[in-house]
Amino acid sequence: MAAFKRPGELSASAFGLSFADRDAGSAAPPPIYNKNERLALTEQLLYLVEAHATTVVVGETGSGKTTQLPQYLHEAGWTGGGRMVACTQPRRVAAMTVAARVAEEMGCRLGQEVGYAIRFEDVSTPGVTRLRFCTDGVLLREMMDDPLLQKYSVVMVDEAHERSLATDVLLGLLKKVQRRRPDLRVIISSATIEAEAIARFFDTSNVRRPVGHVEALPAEGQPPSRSPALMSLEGRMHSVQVHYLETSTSNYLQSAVEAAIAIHKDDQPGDILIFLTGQDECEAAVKLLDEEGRRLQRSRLKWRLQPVALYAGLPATHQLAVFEPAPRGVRKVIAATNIAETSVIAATNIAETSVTLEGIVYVIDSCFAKQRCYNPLTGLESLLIAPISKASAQQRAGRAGRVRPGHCFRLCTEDDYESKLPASTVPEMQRSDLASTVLQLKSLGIDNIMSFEWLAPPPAETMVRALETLHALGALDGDARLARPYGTQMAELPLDPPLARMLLASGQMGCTAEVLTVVAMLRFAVAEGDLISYLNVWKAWEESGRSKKWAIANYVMHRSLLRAADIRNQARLWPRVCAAAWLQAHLRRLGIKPSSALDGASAFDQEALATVRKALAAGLFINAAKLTDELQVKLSDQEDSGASVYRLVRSAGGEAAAAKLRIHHSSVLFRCRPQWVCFYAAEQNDTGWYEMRDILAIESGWLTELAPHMYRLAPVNTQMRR
DNA sequence: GAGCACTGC
Repeated sequence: MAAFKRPGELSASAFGLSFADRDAGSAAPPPIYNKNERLALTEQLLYLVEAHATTVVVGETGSGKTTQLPQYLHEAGWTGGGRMVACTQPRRVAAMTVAARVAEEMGCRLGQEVGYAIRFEDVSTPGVTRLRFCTDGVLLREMMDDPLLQKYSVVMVDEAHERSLATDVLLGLLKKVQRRRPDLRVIISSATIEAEAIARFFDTSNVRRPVGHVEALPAEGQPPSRSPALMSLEGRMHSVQVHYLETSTSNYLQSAVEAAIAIHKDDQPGDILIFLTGQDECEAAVKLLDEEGRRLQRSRLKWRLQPVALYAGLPATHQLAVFEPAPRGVRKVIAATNIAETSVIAATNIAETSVTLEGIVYVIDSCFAKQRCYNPLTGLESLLIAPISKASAQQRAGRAGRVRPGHCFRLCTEDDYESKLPASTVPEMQRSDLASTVLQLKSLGIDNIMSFEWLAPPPAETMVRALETLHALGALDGDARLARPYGTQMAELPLDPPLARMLLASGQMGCTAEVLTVVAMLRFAVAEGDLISYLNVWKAWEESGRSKKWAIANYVMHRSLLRAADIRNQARLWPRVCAAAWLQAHLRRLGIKPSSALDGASAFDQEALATVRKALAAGLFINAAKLTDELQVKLSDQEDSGASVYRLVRSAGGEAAAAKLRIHHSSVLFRCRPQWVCFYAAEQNDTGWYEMRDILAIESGWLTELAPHMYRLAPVNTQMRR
């Protein structure tokens, strides 16, 4: 393969690497769709928004689209007449930080003309706020009260190319809303790769026009064109030279470490970012680099190597440390998971600001990532290491070009890159459990789920499974319509349907306090330790005069509050406490009174405990499993043997029955081997076993009692079947 | 003995 070099740029061999060089494919400029070249960019955008119901904006990193576009719209009068401009983000921190920056640029106080809304928090003032930044999930929730989004004149969906579940649902709904509200303008910002597909999706004009066609302005009082406009904004990115392996590697971790060392030896300053798939790999890479670095130092290399790991599970303080610039004479090597792929990395646990990785000049890409897969036949999820998409690889490469021209080393051959990596990542919509999404759509009055227009239709099996799950939980009736009261109540609760169902059951069984705690633990235990949420609880407690009564009523531990008064860095312990108080408010709104089964009872009161367990089982009965006589066969010396085998109860045959389940090692029930269990989550690991997590031991009779529509006693033996 | 790509309401 011919090496291609630009003057002044180094080839891979300059780093002592046997990589094939190739000119920066990732830095190739996107196609320009702007037609009216005589108009300034601002005017051009405003023209398109005026003339088209939908405008797709291809904005490169650094184009300022997120912060600038809403301000242009504000200045142009789109926030007049009491209406607002919404700008949605896939992540909470992004919504907060972008709002803060725009408020600063506009010289107003956050929460006044410019505000934001995320879970737990609404920093906006009705009647005053004109630009509202929020997560796409928040806007979806808002649609339950305001299905046509009457409060907004424009909705801008940012980072649509990430194709998160919430973004895809929102785009489908926005298309629907546009039919009823021709005046609504939708702006979608996306990377090049997804832009045309999104534009085609929103095209409801019956005339086939080339993508990017520019319409004339509508006459006064007339609706805009229904064929979308497409426009690109150029960013400030440096070129990135891409290198491929000449022969493929069987150990990308080792290859990554070798590549990093080779770059380091070359002595060109600039930090290195390595993309790996998980925590283990990141830690292993750091260890190897550390050893290698010490060896190099002994050989008197003047640059010191400073390897650090970066993944979401890392304590907040460690995460923040990664962002500190390396001292002079030190080269940082960051071994990171996918967390480093998105443009902005958040350190929410510490501060409400986002941080970007600065100083990266070299990217080493394993070209793999862990991907969630959902199997609708078993209803179980698995996490598999899979090759990333080309779109994803380009995004990763782009991280090398922020400060100056950079290099990206892909740990695969160019042939493999071209032939084995898919063009784009399968949208989350097509590899997730959709029970929650279907419930949300049903509560928005979309009864015919199967004919909903999706940007990427999910597998039919997944839809059927979602309907079955919701029916089993009592959220849908026999005609798949929202059932009262469970369906409407479950839709109100911002939780997975099984968790919502157990909360509702706890109201009837008199143990909301205990179930609230369990749900908060399951859902928020490892979630972000958001300082602001913490402050909300703190403020409410202060306002109550630091009342112990308030703390008890809100399921906040009074002693923790007192301790927190002294110890600020305990904030990480807070989310679950916060979540319980927040869920309690939701229950109150549904008219469910607080109750407790264990209050006053001894901690070992079996009867009281059984009440709580039954309430939990009311949400989990779909995932019931029975102990079998089999013991896991010892397949190899390394493999753990002797683990008990469980089978799903819900299906007598087929794939679900074939699923081999075992209790996860971490479970306290691992050695107990209860006959009957329910579980909240099971994940397939690389040995093919599904490991049950968050397990509850149940009595067999509970299944027929709680879910007679799903389980009945088999006449011959005790085996349950649907 | 031992675990979790990344988000979100």
